[in-house]
Amino acid sequence: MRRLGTSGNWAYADTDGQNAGYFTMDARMSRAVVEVFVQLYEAGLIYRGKRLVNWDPVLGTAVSDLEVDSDEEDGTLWEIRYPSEDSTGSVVVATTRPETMLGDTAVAFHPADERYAHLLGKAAILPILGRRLPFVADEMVDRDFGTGLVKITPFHDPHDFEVGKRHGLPGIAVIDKTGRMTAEAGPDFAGLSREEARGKVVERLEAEGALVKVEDHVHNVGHSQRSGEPIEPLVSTQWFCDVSGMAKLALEAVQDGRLRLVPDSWDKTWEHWLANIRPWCISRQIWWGHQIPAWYTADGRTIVAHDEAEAIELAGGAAAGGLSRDPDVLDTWFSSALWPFSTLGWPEETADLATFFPTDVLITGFDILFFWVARMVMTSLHLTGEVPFRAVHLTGLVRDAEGVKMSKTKGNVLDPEELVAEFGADAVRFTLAALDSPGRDIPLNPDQMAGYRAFGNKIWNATRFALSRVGDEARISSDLDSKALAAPERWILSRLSATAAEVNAKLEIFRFDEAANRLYHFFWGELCDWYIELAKPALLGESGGASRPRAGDVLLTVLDRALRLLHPVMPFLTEELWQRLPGREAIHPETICLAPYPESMPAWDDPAVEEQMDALIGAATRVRSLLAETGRERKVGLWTPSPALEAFLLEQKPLFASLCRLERLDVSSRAWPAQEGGPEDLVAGIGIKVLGEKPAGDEAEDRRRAEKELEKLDAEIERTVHQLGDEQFLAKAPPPVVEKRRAALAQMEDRRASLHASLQAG
RNA sequence: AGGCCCGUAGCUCAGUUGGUUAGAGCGCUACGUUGACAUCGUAGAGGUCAGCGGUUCAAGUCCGCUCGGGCCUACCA
Repeated sequence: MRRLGTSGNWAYADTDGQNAGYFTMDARMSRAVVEVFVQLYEAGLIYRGKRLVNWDPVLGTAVSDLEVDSDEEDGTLWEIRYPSEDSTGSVVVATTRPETMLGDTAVAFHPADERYAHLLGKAAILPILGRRLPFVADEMVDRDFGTGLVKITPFHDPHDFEVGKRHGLPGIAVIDKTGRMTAEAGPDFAGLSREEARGKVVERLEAEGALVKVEDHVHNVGHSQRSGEPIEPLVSTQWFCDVSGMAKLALEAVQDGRLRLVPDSWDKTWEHWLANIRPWCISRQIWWGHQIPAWYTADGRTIVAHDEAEAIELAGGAAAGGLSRDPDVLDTWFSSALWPFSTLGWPEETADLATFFPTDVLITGFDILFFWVARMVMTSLHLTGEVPFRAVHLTGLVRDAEGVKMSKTKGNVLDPEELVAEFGADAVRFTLAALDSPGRDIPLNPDQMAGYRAFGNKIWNATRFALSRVGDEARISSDLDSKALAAPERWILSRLSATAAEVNAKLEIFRFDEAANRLYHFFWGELCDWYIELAKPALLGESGGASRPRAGDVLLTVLDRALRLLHPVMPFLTEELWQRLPGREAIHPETICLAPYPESMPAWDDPAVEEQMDALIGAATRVRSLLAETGRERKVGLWTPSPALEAFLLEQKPLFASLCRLERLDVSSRAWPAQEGGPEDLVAGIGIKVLGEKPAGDEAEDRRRAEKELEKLDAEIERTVHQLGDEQFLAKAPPPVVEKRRAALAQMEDRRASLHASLQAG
């Protein structure tokens, strides 16, 4: 993160004097964990109980619902016949896990299912083991699935566990914590693995003629996120946290706007998850982690305390004898959930907590929205009454150039350090910012990064050029009077102001991509491509530069602000260059990091000059294009009926000529007579005519080009004429829109006329 | 099963509250440059905005459906 230029308060992270930052097992963090545990326990929100949990037989621990990934698998559905107790008939039940039938204790049907109402009070007999299975009626059963009868295995299925509780059914554990069959499964099966038992049960059923049907069945199987093993639902004594109340608080915080999710398309997902949340299993049977602060007395009492001394005291002093501590540890996310305030010293009322809590924004990937973000929000609201941050900016996942998730096995992992080494931290940062558009993942493409590295070069070279040419007197100026400057200077200052306004607005709404792109286009497309070119005559003392006061000051001033605007995205390059700008000391004596972030400058906004300069830039672009297409001598005439525009063009004539490298440029208000063919094109009110001779030989190419353009033009004119003849359009569209169309039509017709003329002439 | 997102140029993506010849970067072609540019500049080719229907004077943009892709949550034994 340091190499990427993250502006963290690293010194703050060194408070333990070991340059280690915070570690979740530090005394300080552990203290918060214990405190929260004790508080929630005393409030009755943390409790210990025997429940059906997600058990990972490989790791030998319980895991939470979030740590179970369900994957679709091709499985088998077995239909099994269970005879009635009174041998008057039989019922057929279905299962995807035959081995669990050894733990069946009932058969259920829907209470409103008339097909089976008569079975109530009766029982079926479990094949193989001969156990008596009473029939129970429960709404959990889907009448339309299979036969409408469900075998109930309370200790190996979450739904069956609930049914069992409702009907007072016993549970029988036939699978143990290592995933092997228990003695309860019977001597034929005890000790077998789940898979072995499944095969043997099916074999036995077949032999007994109890197997009715075997069919392929696609279903979802829960796998442990950590080990990849199928999760075994097992009954086990664990610690749970009732988060329903906190979840409600977290839900409300988003609903009433105290917490903003960005983009807000996550709101519904947030609501859905929190509204349906279930108790969180927080104990783990692993040795790494925060040990649960609970002790057990010899006589079976449970004591929850901050430490052993307190536990002994609570247990009644030394008389209590040997206390044994619960060996379990907490889910790693339990301590992570406390992060926003535990790092700041909570439960003490520290100065840090007062200063930094709540924070402004959390930036993270959506993949840990529930694991981490939701839990931080829940614990903060419950324990401090405040949201931990006011906004959560959820980014996409960084993927490879093809959009494939990076993974070691696929070998498509891009190492940030290697990227930094190849492209520079600034280019890496810029790429990440530019690609971070809401609701999308981030495909990291080295080619694109190379493009942004080139942008860095561009910034470097532009600044270097400026420093070498502005002259010794030039300084960054905070009080430039735009009105006293020439048009190009007024234009770039106006554009700078608009850019600053836009970038600030985009940052405000977390659109880092749009902010970055806007800056890219300002710097390269407006500052480098146009302003620096426009400023060259003035800076180099060439013709056209005489009436250009303070051009050097303007260039430095624009660079200063452009670098400051870019600094959050490209910190290294901008700092390096900014340090060299004459006059930057007045903005900040030490570093660009601490210089104010530029905002719009209303005094520099100049729509009139922007309009004139847009016309000039548009005309210059078209002139270049016409010259490039036809290869004619670089002699051009410009014409405009507007006296103001004519005056402006006359003023900028040397500049225009240099921009297009013209040998000759005529500017007049004289329209070309029809017999001269009229202007070749009309751009922003400026008629353009190339006066140079055509080289011989490529008339055919000219004609082809003109015909192609004419074709497109005719279609567009027809469409526009039709539209302007539409009464509905004229009546309902806003007048400015209609006006714009009329103007566009007039221009297109002019263009068509000149194309016709040149075709005839040619 | 419910929900969310995406489908725009060869590739990766923008496209504000609907306003009319749809943009960028990279790639490609031509020309020019090496006196800011680890090249850069100028110009150019390239798109029936997944499809169908609807609302509207006007739809890439709003609504519905279909197809294709991704994800989240839950889960039928």
